[in-house]
Amino acid sequence: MSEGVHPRPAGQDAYTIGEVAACTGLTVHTLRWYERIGLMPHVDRSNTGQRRYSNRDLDWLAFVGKLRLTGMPVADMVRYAVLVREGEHTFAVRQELLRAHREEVRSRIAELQDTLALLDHKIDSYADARRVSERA
Amino acid sequence: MSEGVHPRPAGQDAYTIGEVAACTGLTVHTLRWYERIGLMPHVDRSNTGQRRYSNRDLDWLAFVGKLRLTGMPVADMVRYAVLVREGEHTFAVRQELLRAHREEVRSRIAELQDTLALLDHKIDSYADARRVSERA
DNA sequence: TAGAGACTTCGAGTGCACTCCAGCCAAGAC
DNA sequence: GTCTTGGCTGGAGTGCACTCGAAGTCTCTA
Repeated sequence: MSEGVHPRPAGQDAYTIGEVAACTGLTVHTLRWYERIGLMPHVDRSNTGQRRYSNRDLDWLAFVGKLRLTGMPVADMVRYAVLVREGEHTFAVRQELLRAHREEVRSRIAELQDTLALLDHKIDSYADARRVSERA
Repeated sequence: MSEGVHPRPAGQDAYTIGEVAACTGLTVHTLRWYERIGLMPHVDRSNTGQRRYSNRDLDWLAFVGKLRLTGMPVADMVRYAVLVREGEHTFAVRQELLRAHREEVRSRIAELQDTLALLDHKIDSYADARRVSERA
């Protein structure tokens, strides 16, 4: 977790699971788990059966990472992934899904900004109290 | 959760747990649990052993609620609560704790705003795609 | 020819933040 | 006086999102 996320290795569009883990910050367990639950579209395999992630796969993971950071439940992300797999006729639904999520993110930001004001106020009042007690 | 949070009932400074649940949006389970884990200072009891929350208790719960909304882990809130109980000589530590949390909230906001931009972009691109396909 | 790292299934464990249950008690309404 | 509502306790259970382990096989790089 304290791992910095490494840059995408200059690529032949065929990263191993270990490389992807290193550059996304996810564990190999999580990557395989994402695939199992349908959050990750089917990943190419080498002729020996090993996963080979493409740049598109990395883009998708980056997007999913953003959604996750903004608190979208995994189940919703899976729903979105399914829609993507179903093709272009789901554009409207997908757009709606993202729109709804955008509203949530917006109100979350507003909420955080509210609290920020409260924190500022509290921190100031501690500063005042300490100044008074030092002077005493 | 879809419950609106009710206003604080005009009070004799002695609310029952049910009233507090109604006006904070927390469940009675959660309120008792907060007390068990030391997140809630000791609450007064009636002569029959029932909890009687004061306005100060409600203020504290409101503050804790804000911290929770901003993602502070319960363990950290408990640490803060302990410091409060220890008295004024912990002002500096408390201030530091809030300061650190403020930084986290700030970077969280930045993160969310980043994603907001991405969402806007995605939503727009769906709108474009749909406009094109409708015209075709 | 090692050793690292990939693969599989699949079930169990973790950490957090609740959430609920069983079994009991007390007060007010009818 | 019993019924309902709401309170009490300690401990167990839930849901999410991972996270890990076992146990065995295969493959790539030095």
